[in-house]
Amino acid sequence: MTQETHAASASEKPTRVRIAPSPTGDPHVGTAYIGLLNYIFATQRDGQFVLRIEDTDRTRFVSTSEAMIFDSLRWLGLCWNEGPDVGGPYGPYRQSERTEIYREYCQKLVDSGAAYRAFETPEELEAERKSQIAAKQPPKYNGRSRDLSQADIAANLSAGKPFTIRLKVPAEGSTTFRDELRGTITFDHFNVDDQVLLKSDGFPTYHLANVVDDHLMHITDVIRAEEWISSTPKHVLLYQAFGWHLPRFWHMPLLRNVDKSKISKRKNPVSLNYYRESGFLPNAMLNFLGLMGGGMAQMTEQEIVSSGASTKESDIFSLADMVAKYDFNRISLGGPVFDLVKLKWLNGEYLRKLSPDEFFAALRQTVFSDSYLKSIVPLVQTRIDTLGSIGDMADFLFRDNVMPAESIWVPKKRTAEETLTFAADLLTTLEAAAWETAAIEAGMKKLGEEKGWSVKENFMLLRAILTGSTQSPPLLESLIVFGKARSLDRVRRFIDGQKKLLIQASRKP
RNA sequence: GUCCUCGUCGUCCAGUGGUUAGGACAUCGCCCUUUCACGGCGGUAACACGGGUUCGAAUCCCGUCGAGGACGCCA
Repeated sequence: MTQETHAASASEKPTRVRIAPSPTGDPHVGTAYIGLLNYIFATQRDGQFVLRIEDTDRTRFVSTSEAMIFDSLRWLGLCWNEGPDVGGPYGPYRQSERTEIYREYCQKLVDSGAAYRAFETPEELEAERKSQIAAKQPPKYNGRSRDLSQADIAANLSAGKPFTIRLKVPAEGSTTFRDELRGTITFDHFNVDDQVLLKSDGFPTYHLANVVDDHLMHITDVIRAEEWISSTPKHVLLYQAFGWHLPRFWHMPLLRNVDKSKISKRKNPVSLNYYRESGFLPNAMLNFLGLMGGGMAQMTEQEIVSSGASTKESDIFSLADMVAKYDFNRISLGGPVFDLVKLKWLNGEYLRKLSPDEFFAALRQTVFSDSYLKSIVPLVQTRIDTLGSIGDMADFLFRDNVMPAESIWVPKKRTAEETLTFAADLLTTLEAAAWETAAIEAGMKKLGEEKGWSVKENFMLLRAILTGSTQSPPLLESLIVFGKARSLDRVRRFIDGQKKLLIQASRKP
């Protein structure tokens, strides 16, 4: 049995799209990309752009994250019509405030037989998965709870066993759906797992929550990243189980690292905080993201001539230009590499177009803001003798490229290789730390003890990486002032840069 | 391992059966310039491979290869 479901003829309905970021850390450049696309799509159709916070994973929840997401999107100028902070007719827009709704709808699925209670523990499932992978089998839920008798279920429930609720994917047949950019995509049900819909803590998974919310919020077009394609059949089965119309699906290509893997913090700055604090202009960022995927028609030679623009101008456009001209059907599906070099060139173009007053204002809002300068005062006041020497002490806070010489960063009793290995651990530790001195210090000391690095070696290494020197204002306070996003980037770039140098050196005897 | 998606210069995009395969970034050279940058001019550089279809394939079809994604009580 093959089930094919077409999207509702939603053309008469007002366009409604959404982005659904998860508050698990710094606001992500991918969120900005998908946000931009959704914003353009909605604005072009006089539709509504909804911001929904997907905070159903309490283990990864970061309390400061939501505000940063709002802040970054506003910085970019991607304003939403409905959201947790501005309200709207289909709220609440924070999934943690909608748990009753999910429970109710999930119960309907259990009642209708479309879902069932599963009593395996996470440990059992993990063990199962490992053995499947070891046996080169595709990891899959074994379905042991699929056909539990009513008596077994009752017994488990009365024994107080925790349970999840899983989607009962039909054993036979396949599910076909339409992707607006790719056409028809079919998944055999053999390859669709019985997805957990409701976790044992009572929170829904993304799969349940996004389907329920998209329906309740009248979302007409789901524009999201390509990584969701393989779970779309589950979503389609859910829509069908509820008897709901499908939205249209537009899966956008994934932003990539230079090595073509999915963009990640290990290989690329992904925090919007980084771009903002480093002095990228929001318009340049939007312009660059708009270049990714190729939805903007490139000017023809004739257009360039008649508009009197130089050829490179065809790569330069505003958000308003994108709203006017962006064509979703033009999007090319190869994953675009997020090329920092071109972003910087674009940013430079925008910077040069600023009037001197505007340029000054931009400086004063970012790297020379009052708040930034004030935060530096306690670091330098006792350490300098003339105001004019502040640069001698604090230059690293105003620089982008800091690359210390090997003689500075390699401790006397260590090799460059083992130091880089330790630096990589340091990066992981810093990533995990709340950005305050006590937490960073505790994390670093713990790492040092584990790896047998003295406090001196440990802290001096980070000092060298951050400041380029063995002499500097207090390390922890400097990290705080410089900011988490930029500090992590500096460490990451240091490691990458030094690794490349080592490889080069080993090639030349 | 299984499934899904993708495949034009190093990178981002043009190109939808007939083009000297175009532009931008990067790179190289020249010019401008006290330096650097900006700016100007020019160069190197790509249709993954193999079969078809066709008078003619970057473009259509099939296969191979390669890349990526998914396979979580993450999103």
